[in-house]
Parts: sequence; structure tokens; C-alpha cells
Amino acid sequence: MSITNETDIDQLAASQLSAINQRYTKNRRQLIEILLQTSKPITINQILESNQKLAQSSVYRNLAVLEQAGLVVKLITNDGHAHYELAEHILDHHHHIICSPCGEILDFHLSEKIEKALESSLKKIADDFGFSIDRHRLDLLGTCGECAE
Amino acid sequence: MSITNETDIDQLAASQLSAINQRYTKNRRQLIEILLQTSKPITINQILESNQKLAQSSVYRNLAVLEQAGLVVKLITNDGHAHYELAEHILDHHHHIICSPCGEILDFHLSEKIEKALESSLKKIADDFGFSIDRHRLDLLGTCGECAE
DNA sequence: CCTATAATGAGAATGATTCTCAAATTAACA
DNA sequence: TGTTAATTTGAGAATCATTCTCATTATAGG
Repeated sequence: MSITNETDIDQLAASQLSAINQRYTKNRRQLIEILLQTSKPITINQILESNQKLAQSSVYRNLAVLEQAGLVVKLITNDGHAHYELAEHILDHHHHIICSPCGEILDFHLSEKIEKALESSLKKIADDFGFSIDRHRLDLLGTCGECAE
Repeated sequence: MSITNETDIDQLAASQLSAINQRYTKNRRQLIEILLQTSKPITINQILESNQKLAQSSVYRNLAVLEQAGLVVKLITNDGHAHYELAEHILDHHHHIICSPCGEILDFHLSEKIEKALESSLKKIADDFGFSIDRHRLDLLGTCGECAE
């Protein structure tokens, strides 16, 4: 399900970007690389720290482009900093466990059985509301071991 | 499960506020009332429109106080405007279906069976991660019938 | 190699939210 | 029911993440 081969991701990125008339530039490639190396959703500041040469405005702009291309997902949480990670067809379908005190976000997976049951339930609900659904998200909010000490 | 009686809510509000050394003032009572009358999470702007006499800064401050007291929940979505609603022990446990184009949020309920299965699953996951969990949230993201036209 | 078009980067602008502080309100007690 | 001390209020200023602007740089395609 998930793609880890760098070449595959480059092809995918180039193709999804060109589908919205955007180029797969060096800056955008670097963002994809940073997100690939990180196993959890990260903030713009963390991206800027990890590569001092990137311009803040370009990072914001390019993450927005990558999001439009469907390559990146932006997570809005209560801590005032958006977090970014690769889209689910690159990683795989998962959910987030969020530490409210420190803002860290980690990925987790539901068992296939529950995930399926949930999805069919949600499909019915969306129908009842007359919604067409893009995706669902499930977050666990709490306190990590470190912050609890 | 849910509380609809105004007197009960006032008692609850007064007690939860005093637990954090805060008063149940007229302004705060009005916020509770507005949220009670609305069946879905609303923004600060909607609150200000519904009662022109409220001062913006006070609404922000008081919603924060009510949130600290555990009476109100703040929902952060991708549309740049926080939405507020009464806490789950006043309404009842539910989830949100969000229209990305217009930003509207509606409440929905999972069947008790799925909700239970999900909760026990999540409890195990939280343990694995060494997290203590306050709550979970499940959102459906899509497009409402009106925006789809 | 040219040229038209898109991307970049530095800094300014935006806008939701938070902060400040003087004035108004309230609680508690005499 | 006054008095007083502490809290809340409201108007506007300040903050800060994010978005926009625009001159410069890079790129694709002939």
C-alpha cells in the first residue's frame, strides 16, 4: 500500500503536479524528501530548521501547491501550528494521536476490521446528510508519557 | 444523557466555573444560552451577529474561560475560524460532519455498537503509545448538498 | 540559445486571536 | 445596605501564523 521508493515518489509527484499545471521543482522535491524522512507530521518551523536554505514564504507556498496536487495533507490542530505530512496514498491510511501539552502528533492504525466497520457506518451517515465525503479523520487527544512526568 | 433544562445548565456552569475560581457572569451566561439555542458549532462572528451587544474581546476571553471550565469545546478546522459548542456532558457524545467549501459543521452520532468497539480499540492504542487520553474526535470531511449544486 | 511563463525569496500586508489597562461590576462582610 | 477589594468588561493595540506582492531568478519548449 505505501510507497517508500524515492524514484516512485518522484514520478508520482511529477505526475500529480503536472495534472494541475505545476512543476516539480527543486524546492518542492526537497519538501517531499523532508516529509519522507520524517515519520510524523511536522510544522513549517520544523521544516525550516531542518533545512536552513529554504525560504519561509516559499515553504508555505509550495506546501499549499503540494496540498492542491494531493501529495501533502495539512493538519490543523489546537496548538496554532499547522502540521504537514504526505498524503495517504503515499504513506497509507492512518489516524493521529496528539499530545495537547507539547503538540506532537504521531500516526496510528486501526485494525482492518474496525476500520472497515467504521467506513461503512460513515458512508451511510454521509448519505443521510446529503454529503459527498472526501475523507474521514480520527484523532486521539491526550498527554504523552513525557509530558505527563 | 444530554441536559436541556436551563436551570440544570446554570447550576452546572456555576459549579464548573467556581471550580476554577471563575464567576458565572451575565456575559458568560449569554454565551451558554446562545450555544444552547444553536444546534451546531458556531464561530465567534456568528455569536457576535446573534447578539450585537457582546464585545468581541470579551467573547474570545469568555469562551476561553468556559473552555477551561470544561463547559465549551473549541473546534479548529481548516477554514480559519474556530467553532464553539457545548461540551459533551451537556450535549452528548457525537462527531462532526464538515463541509469544506462553506465551513459548516453538523453533529452526527455513531451507533452505540460501533462507538463502543472504537473506544475499546482506541484505549488499547493509547496504552501502546503511553498516552493518557482525554477524548477522541472523528470528523467527516466533504461537501454538503447545497455546495455541490 | 531565446523567449515566454512559472517559481523564488524578502519583506509587507492580512486577519484571527490575544493582550492591555482604565472603567464598571461583583462578592463578601460589616 | 454601604464599603472595599478583587474580578470582569470593553475598546483598541499588539501578536503571530499565514498570505500576498513584486522584482529577480529559473525553467520548459521551441
